[in-house]
Amino acid sequence: MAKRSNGPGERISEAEHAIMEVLWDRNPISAAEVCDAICAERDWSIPTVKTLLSRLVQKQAVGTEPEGRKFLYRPLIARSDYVGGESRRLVDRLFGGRAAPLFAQLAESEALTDDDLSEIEALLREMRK
Amino acid sequence: MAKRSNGPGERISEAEHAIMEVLWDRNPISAAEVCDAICAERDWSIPTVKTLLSRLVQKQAVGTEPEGRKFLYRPLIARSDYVGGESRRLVDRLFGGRAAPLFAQLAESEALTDDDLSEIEALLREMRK
DNA sequence: GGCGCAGGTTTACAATCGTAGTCATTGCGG
DNA sequence: CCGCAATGACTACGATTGTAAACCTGCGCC
Repeated sequence: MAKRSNGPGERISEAEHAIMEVLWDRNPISAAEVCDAICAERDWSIPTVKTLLSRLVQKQAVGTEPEGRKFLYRPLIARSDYVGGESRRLVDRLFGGRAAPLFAQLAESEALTDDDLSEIEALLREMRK
Repeated sequence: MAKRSNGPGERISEAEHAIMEVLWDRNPISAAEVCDAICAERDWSIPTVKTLLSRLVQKQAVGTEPEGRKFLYRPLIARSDYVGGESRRLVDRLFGGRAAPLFAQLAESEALTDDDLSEIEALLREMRK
């Protein structure tokens, strides 16, 4: 194995993920617009954005549609899928697939605000019903 | 910036993490013993393990103590610290630092077993008290 | 007492990643 | 109608990662 090339399967890197966030937020948009959205924040130049976009297109995480003679980009994978996958990966890798220890960990490291607690309680009630 | 060399600060990679898990499980142990523990599972050879161990030593994630004329390795960072850091990174990157959405995500992707739910409920009660 | 073996150190090397420059094209403003 | 600016494609290049071989050294065995 080692190389899954199944559909939208290649892993998305950190920098690429930043691009994805922009696209999830607003799409379809042009490379220039993507840059407008993050170049300042991440201190990137347009070429960098273009490279990342191409790589995402290769990985089939992003699709293009011609608009005039330029491209508009749009995500091909849903944010919830990505986020779900990454979360699961973490839980699998660090907590043997069990979510409770993750929760305990976050609790212990004080990464849980009161708001979080309330929301989670609410969710729990929802699910338990 | 770009290169934090603060204390035990360099990022630990996936493969390196596998080594760490072995060390957290049992330490101090020799390179050979580490290999005994994972070489089969990950299909690695001794040289690979040695390389990863050296890198971890460089990164100050693992310490050595001479035993006879060989080394015994032991982790220098606590598993809970690593796990906490990684969890937080994920929560920051994907959920804007809020844990509740992570929880919701796991719930939605059915990554939560009934046991998880019960445990989390228990934890919640604990914390709320 | 020389040799192989265990074990650490160095070197290797391809793939991915972060970051960006160069090149080619083409439509637009003048 | 022509050069320029925008834009996508290609190239670059150092760092990290995964994976491992080559090498060196000293200890124990024959």
